[in-house]
Amino acid sequence: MSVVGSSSPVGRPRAFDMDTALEKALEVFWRKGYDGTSLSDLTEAMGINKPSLYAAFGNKEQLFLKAIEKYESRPCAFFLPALEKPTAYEVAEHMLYGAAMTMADQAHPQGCVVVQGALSCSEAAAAVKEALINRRLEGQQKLLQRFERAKTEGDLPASVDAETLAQYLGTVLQGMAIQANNGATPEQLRRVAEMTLLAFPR
Amino acid sequence: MSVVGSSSPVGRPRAFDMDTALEKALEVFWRKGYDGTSLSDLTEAMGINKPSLYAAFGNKEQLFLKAIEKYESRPCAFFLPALEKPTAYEVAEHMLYGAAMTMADQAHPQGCVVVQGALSCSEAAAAVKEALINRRLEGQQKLLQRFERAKTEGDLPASVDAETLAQYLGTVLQGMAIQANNGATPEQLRRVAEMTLLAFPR
DNA sequence: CTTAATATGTACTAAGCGGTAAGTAACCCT
DNA sequence: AGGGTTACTTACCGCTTAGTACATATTAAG
Repeated sequence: MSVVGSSSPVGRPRAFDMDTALEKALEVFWRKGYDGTSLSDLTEAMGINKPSLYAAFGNKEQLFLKAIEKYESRPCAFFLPALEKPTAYEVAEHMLYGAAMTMADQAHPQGCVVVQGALSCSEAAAAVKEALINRRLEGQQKLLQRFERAKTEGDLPASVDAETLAQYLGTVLQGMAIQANNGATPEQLRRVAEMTLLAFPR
Repeated sequence: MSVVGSSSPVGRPRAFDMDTALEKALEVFWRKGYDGTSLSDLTEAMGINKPSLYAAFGNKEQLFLKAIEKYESRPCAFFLPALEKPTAYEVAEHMLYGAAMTMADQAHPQGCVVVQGALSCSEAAAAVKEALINRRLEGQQKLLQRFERAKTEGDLPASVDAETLAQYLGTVLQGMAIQANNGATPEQLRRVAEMTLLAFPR
């Protein structure tokens, strides 16, 4: 058996960079949603032809899912680090301020592709919709687990309902995505974040 | 000049009820979004053929806008009455609890069609998207005016930033729409509403 | 220099899209 | 009964959609 070296694969080398092409695809999906994005939109933005897209990424659905992974590792990179802050309050603080900065950033489409990529959609997008719902629920689940840990560690009162707290935070974060689509500025979202923290038990 | 009587219009009478057909259209748009809804989806749900649809409602875009008006007068009917509660706190309270009840109601699609009807969408839906953004901003504007009135009436401290308060409330309401799409129950949303009110100045 | 393997551009497919033309059916008024 | 008006059904339009067949181009290995 031979070891596949990533340095010199056989055959004609790919003429485009998969990673930057994926970033371009992400930006289109983010702005137009799954249903609103056509293959022509994608190939134009990625600078490749359809057969190259299909050979490299499978099909439209698989390309979308790969774009979502890229989104979570890059534009939405504030989420996981925030979970590791020392107290529950600081977790919420960093997450809200990170969202306020990111979602209204003019350097890319506004809002959050996990929220708006396939919210209401055709039956053709049903699988994608499910995948996004699961991502949102997973994020909230991570918050819940973090808050339960905080209760055992004592920086969150034992009387607090961690599930409601996680859901409240998830609600505000997702609402901020809509606000960003409405044209809210980072400063406006930051003030919303401040007010949100007023309801946070300490 | 003759007065047009609504009792006996000339010509063959319409074989379907425009109002119930519009409700059916609303339900489809609500569930699938503007881009995700096809004319076949609409005609099937409304029980009419395409020429009837076009004769009665104009085209897909105009039908959508009429469906939104119906939405605001019926399923989303909690909004305007809530504004007339005697104090700012009660306004927020009724609005949040109304949203919690409505958005997760299993009797119709979950969430809010004004939020999810055309959030990320194709260029063909750009006008619809703009219209929905304006509806959301108008709702928030009404909240803002109500809170400013509350400051003059004394049931809201003069130190409060009414704009941020209105935006905070709008954020939570729109976030609840996403939560409903995630499968949240009315009870869960009600608990989120309770926690939201903890940040509300009294 | 050939062979195997992969990527490329061009051109195509079947199906679905939003929207409409044309003929017929049903109603009111004279 | 006939004319005017409106709504109905059927069949169609041009265009776009997601996805692919095929021939050609580019590489590494033998």
